[in-house]
Formats: sequence, C-alpha cells, structure tokens
Amino acid sequence: MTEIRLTNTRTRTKEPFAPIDPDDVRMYVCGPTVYDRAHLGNARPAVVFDVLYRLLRHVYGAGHVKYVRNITDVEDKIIDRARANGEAIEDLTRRTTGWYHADMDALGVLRPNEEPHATDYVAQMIAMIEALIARGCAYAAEGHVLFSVASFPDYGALSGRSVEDMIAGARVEVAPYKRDPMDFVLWKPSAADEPGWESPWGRGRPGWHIECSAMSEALLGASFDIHGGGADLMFPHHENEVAQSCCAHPEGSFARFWLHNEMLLVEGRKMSKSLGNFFTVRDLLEGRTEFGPVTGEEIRLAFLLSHYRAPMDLNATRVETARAVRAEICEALGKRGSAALAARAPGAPIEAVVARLADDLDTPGALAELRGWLGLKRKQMTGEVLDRIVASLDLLGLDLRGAASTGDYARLYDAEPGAHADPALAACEARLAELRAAAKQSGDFAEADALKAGLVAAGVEVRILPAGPFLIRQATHDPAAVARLAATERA
RNA sequence: GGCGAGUUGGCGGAGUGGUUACGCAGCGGAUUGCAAAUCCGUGUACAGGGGUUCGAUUCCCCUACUCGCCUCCA
Repeated sequence: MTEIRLTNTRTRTKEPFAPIDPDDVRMYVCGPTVYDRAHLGNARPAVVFDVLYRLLRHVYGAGHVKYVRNITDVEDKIIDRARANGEAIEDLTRRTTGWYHADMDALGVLRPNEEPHATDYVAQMIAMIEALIARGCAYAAEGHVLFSVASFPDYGALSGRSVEDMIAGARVEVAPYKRDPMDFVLWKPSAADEPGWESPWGRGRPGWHIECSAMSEALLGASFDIHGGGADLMFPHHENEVAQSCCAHPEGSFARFWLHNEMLLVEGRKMSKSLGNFFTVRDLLEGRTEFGPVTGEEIRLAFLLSHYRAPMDLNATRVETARAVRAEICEALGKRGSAALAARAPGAPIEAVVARLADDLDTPGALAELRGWLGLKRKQMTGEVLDRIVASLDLLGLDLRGAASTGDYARLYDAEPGAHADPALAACEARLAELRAAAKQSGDFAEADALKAGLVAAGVEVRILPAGPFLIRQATHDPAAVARLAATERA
C-alpha cells in the first residue's frame, strides 16, 4: 500500500500517516462562514483538502474515508450582514451556502461526506460546554461561559506559542468577567433581536470555536485522523478547539494530524479589500478581474501549481501557466482521436504521480510528472497510457475529457476528420479553406488573414496543417463572436 | 515585541553535498503565403558574509531584505 507522509503541525515534521482504522479514515476541515460569496482564499483549503480526500480514497478505498467539512451558519458577521441586507438570517445563509456549492463545484471540488451546519448541533455544543464546566475547565459569568486556559497545560502547543508571549505581544480582549485575559468564549448571551437558543446560562449563542469541537466529535468521534484548515486558523481557532475537545474528552486524542495550508497572495500582497486586489471565485470565473475569464479547471491548476505549505501568489504569469497546462492536457487527451476519447476509462494512475501526492501532497511535483506523460508523441500515446493519464487527472480532480477543446484536438488527430462539431466553426473552417485556396492563386491573403485574426480574437486556435485549416475552441472562446464571424462570412 | 516561511537564470518554479529540473519569454534553424502550432538546437542562477568539508546552491551560524501570523479571516 502507498505510504502517505504528511507534515503534522503538532510536531512540525513530516510523518508517515497511519489511520486509526484503515477501514474508516476520518478527516475534518474547517469550512466557510456563509455570509457572502467565497473569495479566492476560501477556495484554497477546499482544493487542497479535496486533493487529500481523493488521495485517501485512492489508497484506502472510496468507501473507507469519511470527510466532514462544516458550514458555519451562526456568527456575528452573518448577523450584521443580514441586518444590513434587511433579510432573514436563514435566507442569507441558505443563499450563500448555495453559492459556495456552485463555486466549489466549478473548481472540481468533491462534496464532503458530511457537511454539518452549526445551527443543527447547538444541543451537542451545550452538552460539551456543560461537560467542560463539570470538569472545571470552564466557568459561567454574566451570561457568558468561558474556557479557562489555565486548566489546560498544553494550551499553545499546537501553534507553538506560550501564553506569556501572547499576553505580552498581542491585543487581548479584556473583559471584566474573564478570570484570565486569554480565556475565550464558549457561550455568549443574545439580545432579543439576535439569534439565540435556550441554555442553562440563559438565551444565547455559541462562541465560534465550540462548533468544530462538537461537530467533529458527533460525526467522527473523540479521536480521528486529520484536521485541516488555513494557517491563519491555527491560532486561536484550532488551539481553542484542541483545548475544548481534549478537556471534554481526555480519553480521546482529538485530531492526530493537523494540516495547515498557507495563505494566498495576489501579486505578492495579501488579498484585501483596501488594496483593491480582493476578488471572489465568481469574479474570476466571470472575468471581472484583470486576468480575464479563468475557468474552474484553470483556477484549480493555479492552486495545484503551488505546494499547499507555501504561500501561493496569484499573478498574470500564474494564470497564463494554468491556461497553458489546461491546453496541454486537452491536447494530450485528444491525441488518439475522437473514438478513443469517447471510450477512455480510468485505469491505474501513474505511480510517480501517486508517489508525489503521497509525499506531503506535492501537487507541483505530481503535475511535473504528469506533464512528462502529456508530452508524449502520438505514437507513444497508447490506450493504456491514456487510461493512466485519465486516472491521474482524476486524482488531481481535473477531468477535462468533456472540454470543447479536447474534442476539437481529438478531431485534429482523427484519420479522417469530419466537419467541425460546432456548426458556426464548421462554416468558418470551410470558408477559411476556400479563402486560402483562392488566395494562393491570386497572391492576396488579406481576406483569409482577416478571418484568421477574427477567429483568434474570439478565442479559437487556428492550426493550418497540410490537410487544411483546423479550428480548436480554447477555454476562453466566445461563441457569440464566432457566430457573428460565420454570419459575416456567409453574407 | 513574539512566532513562522522565504530569498534560485528576463519571468515563474523544482531540486541536489560533487555531474545545475522544467515551463514561459529570448535567440538560431526546419516548416509556413506570412503566422500559429509542431520539431531541432541554444544562453544566463543559486541574497550577502562566515563556518563545517577534499568539495556547498544544497549542512550550520550571522546579516540584510521580503512575506505571513499573533485581532474577524481560508
């Protein structure tokens, strides 16, 4: 069996991964707070841990992996946004959850096995808070319940910082009801116009951290294999989760492996609204950024081109590289022709690709290995090789068999290619062949060149082979522009 | 102030104690009506300073710079 090695934040080292139960590998990842469109930074952990999920499924079997990613649907940002929009909280969270799903689907991110909503687990949170109070790890004060950091000697171990350092250097919220400035909220009172649940401490709502402790325990147990999230969650969120879960369930180990993905940068700077380099996944997909339209596969590739533990800088070069790799994959998949493309089924993935992924999720390395295979000559691109490429692409979450350009490349490699699948492009292709034939007689290529330029501008690759012109739709191709060209040429 | 990551050729980005990936761009050639695509060939690098070593870009230390986290944040 493939040995997976992962960098464990707990130990700061790369360790061999062995699940508690190979028949039930369990992973928890912190999901989105649903109050707005997912920004690009939200997408990074979704993609990173999707690759890990796919790898775990490959190694342990699809039925033996349980992946839980929560939806935080109670939080002050949500309350504020709903109030600002003048809408009900439920309407806001339902809509934004739908957006999140649509955007992650576009990136080829598989749905987790469970996607618990915080508001469905308030009873479990209250029970856990009661247990913490009973064990002397938490205390109620003025309608709040606070976790007592002093009760957990290992506090700070995960993020590698001491309580003294934090008090000295960081701004810590001082509140009169706190016994210790580092104590954090498990439960807080709700005003009449805020969402709330009845509890032993009055009507209120949970603090941010308790939901992950309660939901991971409910769905994965007191001990599970992997907990993931963005590096910025390491402190305080994950540190607090560890404190809550380990104190509530001293018999369990909570998460054995902690994985953190590094942050996203845009042109070398942190993405932020004030810098004007902030954008959502949807902005990118719909071309509302300086990068023009970027497909879901290209965004995914842009992520995979960086190692998850390195900051990823999104810039024009990165987007271009992602586009080039996507085109490379599409052409490679078409090298055996249309019939083969339709028939291809995944086989066993390329060992070198699996090995790279198993080595701490080395996606840039895996892509490098894969690209070696993509570049094979047509003669070497046998059915078996293609099967292995397809299987490897599946592991990376990049099935491009259905892409328009893949089909167009396949036709290019057909022994007897028929007309172009797209009628407007078929017309343009025939017209271009006609114009070129006439131009070769007259020596005036102006018309042929104008059509060619129009096609390129519409996102269509023009390849002129001895057999004649071939038109290939690229990811960015604009069907409306092509239709206009076809109509003009007919007239 | 505390913690962490990083600094590789024009750009992006791997990697290794000795023989210097790869991609893009560039340059030369083949091909082309011209291009594109394709094919062949080709150059430049390891932030600075010490140390360990027969030998360091690769290990250790220091310095500089960059970035992130420490507050809601993926």
